[in-house]
Amino acid sequence: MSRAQDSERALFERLLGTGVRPTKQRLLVLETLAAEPHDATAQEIHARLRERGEKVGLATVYRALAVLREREVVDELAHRTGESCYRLCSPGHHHHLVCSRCHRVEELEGCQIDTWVTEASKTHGFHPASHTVEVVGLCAECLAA
Amino acid sequence: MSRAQDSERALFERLLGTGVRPTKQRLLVLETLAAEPHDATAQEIHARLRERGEKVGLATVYRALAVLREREVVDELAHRTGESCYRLCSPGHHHHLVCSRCHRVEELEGCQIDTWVTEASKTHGFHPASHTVEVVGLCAECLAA
DNA sequence: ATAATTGCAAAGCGTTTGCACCCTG
DNA sequence: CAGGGTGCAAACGCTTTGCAATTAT
Repeated sequence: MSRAQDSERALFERLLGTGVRPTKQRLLVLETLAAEPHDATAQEIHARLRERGEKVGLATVYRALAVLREREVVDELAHRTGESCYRLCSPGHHHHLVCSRCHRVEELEGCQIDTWVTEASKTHGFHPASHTVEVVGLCAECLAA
Repeated sequence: MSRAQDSERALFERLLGTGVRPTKQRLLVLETLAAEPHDATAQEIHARLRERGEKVGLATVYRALAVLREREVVDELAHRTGESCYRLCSPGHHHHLVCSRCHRVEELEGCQIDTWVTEASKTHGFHPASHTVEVVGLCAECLAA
């Protein structure tokens, strides 16, 4: 097992409960996600692994992502219709800037709209459980290009 | 052609450009959407029409919604993964409260987070083009039940 | 008339699942 | 050795498309 995989393994063990095994395939998925500057779909992750010569089944990638999502190790974003994108996220409530050109995703630290959400909901008798914000635009790099 | 369809037809003609025909099927889709308190998927709209005895093909519903979306007559929401929801929306920038239990969607008038979005983006050299907010929770009715 | 639109069924696509084999603990 | 995990292929659910028949202008 490589050094990179060891570091992912540490992340894995820290975040997952018992009964879930840190298998080679899951570590590879986690490793790929960690190396990804943008977000990635299950199929993209699978393709990256095949390019690297790793033989991991597509279904396994999907199953790995499902486990990681359940344990909140990765975020599932829905900005491409019809397919889900995954991203290794920092813990805690936060939102994203998504570049419409290169699909780079950047995290915004902190959420300043909780009060607005709470107030606005109140006027509708609505009880907010969670909210998502997605800012779409151009990242610094794509803006320059 | 019924009276209800006549009123939808007015909406249709006001909103659509030339070369697009206000056919019976498209009017029916628009009419269904207008009568829908919640948002609806293409399949749900199709089912409603069949229940009413209207013989409209599923593909036609999809095609009608595609046209309506292009002309910005309806909004496409992505809160159910794997399928799209459609809703007749008021014009202008606004956000939604989505009930996780009954899928009712309520519009919030006005958007109070533009300044936050602009500020937060600036610190990342990001150029925001648009943003979406989706507040998920329980509506007043479901909260009481 | 003629160009857009419909309906049906088939094809596409991303995702999930059944099941036999494999591996981790 | 027992129970989770994997791979493959088949199954799925939503959406799109090809094409001949139909309809609006």
